[in-house]
Amino acid sequence: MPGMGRWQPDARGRLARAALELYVERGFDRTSVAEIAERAGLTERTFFRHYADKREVLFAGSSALQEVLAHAVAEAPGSATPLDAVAVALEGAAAVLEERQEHARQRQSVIDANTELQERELIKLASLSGTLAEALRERGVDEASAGLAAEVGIAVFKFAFRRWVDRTEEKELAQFVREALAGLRAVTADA
Amino acid sequence: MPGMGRWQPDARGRLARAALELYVERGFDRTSVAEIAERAGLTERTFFRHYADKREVLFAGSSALQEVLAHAVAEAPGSATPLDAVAVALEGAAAVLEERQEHARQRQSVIDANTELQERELIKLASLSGTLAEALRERGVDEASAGLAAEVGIAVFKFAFRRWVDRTEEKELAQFVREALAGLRAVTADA
DNA sequence: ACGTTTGATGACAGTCACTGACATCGCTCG
DNA sequence: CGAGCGATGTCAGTGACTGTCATCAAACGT
Repeated sequence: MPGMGRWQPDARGRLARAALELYVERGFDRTSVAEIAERAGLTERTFFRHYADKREVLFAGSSALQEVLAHAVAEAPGSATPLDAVAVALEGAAAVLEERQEHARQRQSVIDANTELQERELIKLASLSGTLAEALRERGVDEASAGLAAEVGIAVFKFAFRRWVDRTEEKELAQFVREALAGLRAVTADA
Repeated sequence: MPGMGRWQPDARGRLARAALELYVERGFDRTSVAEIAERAGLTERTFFRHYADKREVLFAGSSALQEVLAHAVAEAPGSATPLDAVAVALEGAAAVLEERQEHARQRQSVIDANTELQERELIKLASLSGTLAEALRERGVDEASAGLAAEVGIAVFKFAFRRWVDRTEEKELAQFVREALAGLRAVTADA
């Protein structure tokens, strides 16, 4: 198992916590990797052995969302339309974030304050879209519908997540997701 | 007017052309800013006076798309639904890219080969989404519908643009946009 | 028990993106 | 013709990231 060596355990987790703390305290661009490593009791070089770059330390958890989305789409009832399956998956992802809402909101405030981090977030979301599309294809959904449903699903999730983070209304993220999906159907239907 | 000084004219344009050439020839990350500047007959420092960073030189044209989208939404017929207005705007943007399809495809091949460039592209697209949403709000569209229609519109455009670049079928970009919008309505309608 | 191997880390030098400060040069305006 | 100005050059510096080799404690085989 990782982190069971002779050193302090969980070097990776210590780095992630130190990084988030410093990004909150002093801002992303006023924090150097050397400072993160120092707070974690490690060296700069070791930071880069655990995380590809200074931004990635905030996005390591996205692989967990990948799995949630993929499994949810795969296990959606066979009668579900592509968008139904996506909806189920998005609610699953919402539940994951809801469990760690404090961490999620703190992390998001750091991202919202820095353009480079926003870029990284967008490519992670695009990756999630790719995961959704792939899972839909494995259900037998045609290429075009899979790609569109995935892209649009992620667009809906971005929208819902923003409202949840903003805390204008106190609702669960999953509720915002349902409302955004209803809004989508309204926007695409009226003509 | 810019570029009318004592030096070779259009330093900015020379930098942009030199950069695209080198990115095509040797790849983005094997090209240094010093090399770009040298090919343009300038210094590295001057490159950074014209472009904020090494990636931005590929995305300077996106402000033109901003304007096209904003104007198209503003001038769409009053009877148009939010998604109709977005559709008109996307076809306008498609026309702009169609005029420079060779440049657009070459540029896209560079972007497709590099993750950092994909990140920058995504945030530019998100910015376009913001522009669309703002323009819709100025038409009196409510906040939620504006945000959703804009997000979904950009998602549709990404999808259409990809198919156009892939050249699997030889159609105009605007045609792919129309088909993607039809696909969107199908995906959101069937239940 | 002891030598070997292994995996995570440290140490260190190097490249390159990007920035701030100041010098230069010719064009323009008065 | 001299002063100001705008675009560029020069140079030094910071910090992200990488390659390479050394180190050390734990696990492993004999």
